[in-house]
Amino acid sequence: MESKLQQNKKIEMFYQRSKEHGMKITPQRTAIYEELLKAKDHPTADDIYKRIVKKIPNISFDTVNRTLLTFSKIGITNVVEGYGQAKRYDPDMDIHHHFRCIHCGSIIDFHSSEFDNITVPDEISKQFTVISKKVVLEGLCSKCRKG
Amino acid sequence: MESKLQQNKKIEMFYQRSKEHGMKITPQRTAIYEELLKAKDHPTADDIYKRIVKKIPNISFDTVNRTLLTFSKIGITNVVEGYGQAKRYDPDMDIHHHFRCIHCGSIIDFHSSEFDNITVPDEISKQFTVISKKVVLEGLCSKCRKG
DNA sequence: AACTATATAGTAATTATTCTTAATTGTCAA
DNA sequence: TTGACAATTAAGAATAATTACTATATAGTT
Ligand SMILES: [Mn+2]
Ligand SMILES: [Mn+2]
Ligand SMILES: [Zn+2]
Ligand SMILES: [Zn+2]
Repeated sequence: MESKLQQNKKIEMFYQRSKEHGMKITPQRTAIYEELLKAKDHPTADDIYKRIVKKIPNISFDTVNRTLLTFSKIGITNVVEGYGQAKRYDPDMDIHHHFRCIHCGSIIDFHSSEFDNITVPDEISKQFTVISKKVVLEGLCSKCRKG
Repeated sequence: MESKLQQNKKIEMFYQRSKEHGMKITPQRTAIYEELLKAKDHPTADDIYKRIVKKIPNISFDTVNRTLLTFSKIGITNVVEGYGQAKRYDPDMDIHHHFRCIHCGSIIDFHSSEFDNITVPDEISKQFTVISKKVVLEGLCSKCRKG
């Protein structure tokens, strides 16, 4: 459970980041941010839209979608696995790991026996059936960190 | 570089899996599989389609797309992070990890100091700027493993 | 209160995926 | 080797997801 204090701290952070990036604080943005903070289910833009339209009936989906993208861009929220682009296939079925460039989207294989051998926490293996485990690193590839 | 021997072994595996699942070996499927094996770039269905249409000019995108989905389903290939569904947002910016159910798509948070402290291989940190690192476990959630 | 850059709603366009249908083809048993 | 037949295909239509456009409205400043 999250305390009211921590919640307020996050709202503060949201105001701060917005100012830093010259973004205006609008009722829509505030509502979207608050709705997002409440979510524990890694919602889609459409999920957030459906929740928020009950309070702000004439808000547009585009505003929600654009705002969430903006939040991700300025580091207020993250996009989790599931990036909303086309599916990408990997013919290499051997255990390996990925580095993903957040700028150009390229996915680069690498191998690491340390990563291969991580042990799944009991908390997870008791509740769920784990079929695969992998480490995903994200950042900028060599090409993109120049630009 | 991959040896011709390993390549053939994979083709054998492909025939085997296809038979096991009562799937017919068609020229289209074989071509798609061979094209996929060549790819080192985690291609999209459209990428594969564009490469293959040069050899089989009247193949349809749907066949390529459907075939790749089938391959994933029977464990001939994998879909990598970025599953081609809607983007999903995560307001929790603290370091944590995810379990993702391959059946219902739910993403469940978990914490692990072991996972937080994995060290990025030099090979990667020298070439790239790593911004985030996380472990992604996949499998069946408690609800889905019943069904 | 007026100004102005940014944001918004509403809509259109684009991209990605899946479905429908009729024709074709791979597999297997005779 | 030859049908029978179920699986697969191409083509186009439909749906889902995302992004773009534009005229109007507003937050933040002066
Ligand atoms: Mn890979
Ligand atoms: Mn999370
Ligand atoms: Zn890059
Ligand atoms: Zn599930």
